[in-house]
This record gives sequence, structure tokens and C-alpha cells, in this order.
Amino acid sequence: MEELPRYRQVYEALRQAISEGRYAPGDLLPSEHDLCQRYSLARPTVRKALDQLVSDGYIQKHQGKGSIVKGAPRGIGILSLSGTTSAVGRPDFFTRIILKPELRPWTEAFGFPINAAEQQAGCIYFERLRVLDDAPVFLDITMLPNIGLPNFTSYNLENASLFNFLRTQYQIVVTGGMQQLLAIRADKRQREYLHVKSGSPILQLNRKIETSRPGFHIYSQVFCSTRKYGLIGTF
Amino acid sequence: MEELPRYRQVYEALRQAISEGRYAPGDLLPSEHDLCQRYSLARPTVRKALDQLVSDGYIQKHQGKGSIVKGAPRGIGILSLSGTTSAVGRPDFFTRIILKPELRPWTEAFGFPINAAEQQAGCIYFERLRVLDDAPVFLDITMLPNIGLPNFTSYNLENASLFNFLRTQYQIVVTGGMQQLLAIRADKRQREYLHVKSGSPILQLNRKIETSRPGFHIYSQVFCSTRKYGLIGTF
DNA sequence: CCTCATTTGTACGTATGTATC
DNA sequence: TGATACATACGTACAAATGAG
Repeated sequence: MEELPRYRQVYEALRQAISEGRYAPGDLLPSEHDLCQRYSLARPTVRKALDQLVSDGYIQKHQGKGSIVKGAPRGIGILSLSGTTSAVGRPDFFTRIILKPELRPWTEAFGFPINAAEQQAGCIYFERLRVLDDAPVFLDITMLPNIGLPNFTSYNLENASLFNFLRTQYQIVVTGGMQQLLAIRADKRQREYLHVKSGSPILQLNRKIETSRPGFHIYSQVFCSTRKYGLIGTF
Repeated sequence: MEELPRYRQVYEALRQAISEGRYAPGDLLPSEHDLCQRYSLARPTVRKALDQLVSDGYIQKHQGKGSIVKGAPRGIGILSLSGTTSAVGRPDFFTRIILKPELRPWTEAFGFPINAAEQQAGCIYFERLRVLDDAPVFLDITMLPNIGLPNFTSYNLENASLFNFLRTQYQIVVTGGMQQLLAIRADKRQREYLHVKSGSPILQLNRKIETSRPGFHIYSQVFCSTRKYGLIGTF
């Protein structure tokens, strides 16, 4: 097991505390000075953790005042960095495999250009349905290049987060990405999986996800009915 | 005139260089060491600028390798922090006022709760249409509390960014926010302004924007036809 | 209105670890 | 293997905003 950096440990501890309500919205976090003492760290280290909390929307900082708790970002946070599973963060959220991972040639990558190495390696393709509260929420199509992923197709992704899976099995971590958003009319297949009526408007997300492995990208297309839940993001 | 922090100056310089193509996608930026010498700064300062470029999607960093230029984020970047005008960044993008700023009582704020001070102060309400390439793209409804904004309704927002306007006139800067995304069917009014057909799917964004002034929020609702352009964001 | 303690913001310098080539 | 480049972490100093008195 690998040790997290110290600033990350502080980040995780505070994030958890906020998520559990041990710090309520409107509260002030302990001052940077206090946190330094509490964790036996220097101020730049603590500040890095706090910066991360700000950019994730958990707190807001004001000079001369302190760090104000905003609370855990609500809703379905697929717009943020975390994978869908951890972003949604509800125990009744689960994943059903529609189409098991299989090897294919690349045809296209949701409008994103792919590089030569990816093209040459072929594509691992699979489809999943994300279900919340007994209702289908996301239809999720994923493609990734078949580069250095031994036995990928034989594993079971049923209820593991893809991002966790890549991290633990292959030491690949997500570092960022870009996404394009469209409003479309659901087609027949999407209607069936998402249980929406004919012609219903749904969201389409095309995502190109960067990883710690240079030149290795995850391409993902998500269809989402927003009738019950809107997608939520912070910035 | 106020001096920007040094890390911000470096950020702006590099951002501009990337936007203008002086560093092309795939290029390596100068190393942190080089940038330190070039700008006569210490490494933490340069690193802060680079961190910002990473989180804005301009570059990607890899340990042992360097900072790889990704290029300027493309498309209509309303999902990012910048205001719409600067995010779109095209000279043929402009703003038409549909409804001039007027004072109203608060009724609701796009589903977000508002605080007592905001409720008490009343609401400045206005509507704008954003046009690109002669085609309407956004219908933008904005509400903000009438707190410390003398003469706001008498100014002309026609082609000024709201965020720039608040910054220069009132020293209010945007620090972050949250947004909710929905796919909806365009109603009659939206169809007329956005020039879409009956029943067309469009995007609805509800945004609550935090500012440097504690307790002062901007509430904004954006309707967007994605037929020609998709919304783009990085994460 | 001013002062002062507190708190965050900016910036420096240094050291060591680790990934890449 | 070594040189280079980024990652983590420490300690220090001063500036600027806030809020209490």
C-alpha cells in the first residue's frame, strides 16, 4: 500500500469531516495555523490541502476572516474530476454492465481525435448503465486504448469504479480532461435504457480524459436523463 | 491601477502565449527552473502559475518530463470560471440586452436558496441574448442582490462582460460557484429567441456564483441551443 | 476613528524524493 | 547511470483584509 502525500491526507480528512457534517455549512474551519499544529505540518502544506477544498467547492476562503465551510457538493457531480461512482456518493447508486469489455478497432472517439499509438493498439469498448434509487440515470459508453492493460477484459467492473480499477490494477490515475455537452432528443435505444418517453430531451456528454500515463486517454460518452436529477458541478 | 500578483502575471503571459500559438500543442513549456530565471522568481511562485494553467486546461504536467502544452480550451467554455464573454473569446461574439436591468422583489433564484440580506435588499433583474456568428446561442437571465451597487441600472452592459463590469466598477470579483445542468424542451419564448424549432431539446444551466464579497451571490440562468456549438469545459 | 491581534495572501529560499530519458 | 525536471515539504517574512475593542 502506498502512502498518500501529507497535503492529501489533510484534504481527505477535512473533506470527510465536511461530508459527514462535523463541520456544518457556515462554520469556520480551524485557522491554517491551528491545522498546522494539529497535523504537525508547515503552512504551505496545509494551504495546498485547503486550496484543493476550495477548488472542489467544499469551502471558501476570505482573507482576514478564515475558511468558510460550504458543505459537500450536492447532486450528481459528474462534471467534477472524480469518477461517477465516487461523485454521486450514494450507497444506492450502482452499475450494471450492458456490454462487457471487448476488443474492437477504433472507428471514432466521440468526435475527439485519437493519436497514432491509440489507433494502432485497438479499442476496449464497454457499456454500463448507472442506476440510482431504482431508476436508471446514466447510460455510459467507454472506450480506451488497449495499451498495457493485461487481462482487462476478463475483470468484472460491475460495481467497481473504473477510475479506482485503473489505479489499483494498472497505476493509472486520472489527471483531468475535457468534456462537451449537448442537449439531444433520446433515440430508441436511449429511451429504453433510461426509461424516458419518445422525444424526451436528454443530456449527452462527450469526455476525453487525461491520465498520468502520457498519451493514454479514456474516451467516454454519457447519456443522462435530467428529469429527476440535474447534473451538478462546481467551478 | 492595481498591480497583479507575480504568479498571476506569469500565468497571464503564458496563457496569452499559448492562446496565440507561440507555444503549440505538444510543445514543452520552458522548465520551471528556466521560467524562474526568465521572470526572476522563486520556484513556488512559478509553480503556482503553472498549477493554474493545468487546472484551466492549457497545459498538462508530467513528473520528470515537463509541462506539455494542450492549447487553448476550445468551444464555448461556459462551464469554466471565466464569464461567458471571455470564455467564448471570439470577436464576433456579442451581447444584446433583451430586458434592461430593473429592480424587483425576489421571487425565486432558480432553485437556489437566498439569504436574508439578499432577500431584504431586492433583486436586480436583466436578460441578455448572446449571439455568435449572427446566430443566437445563449439566452441569459441574471439576478443579483441590490447591495452596494449604486447606479447599476443606469449603466449599459451591452458589450461589457458582467464580471469585468462588477470588478472595475465595484471591486467585486468572482471566486467560484456551482451550476446545475438540465436538458429541457424549449418553450415558446426560448424558441423565439434561440431560433429553434418546436420541441427542440436545449440546455438549461442554473448557476449560483460566489464572489469576493461574502454573502453576495450572482444567480444566473442560461438557456442554450447546442445544435451548432456544444458547451465545453475542462476539469 | 484608530489600534491591534488574527487570519489569509504572496513570495522567498532550501532540501529531498521520484519519474523520465 | 547520470542529468534533468517535476513533486513534496519545511521554514521564514511581510502584506493586506477582517473584526474586536
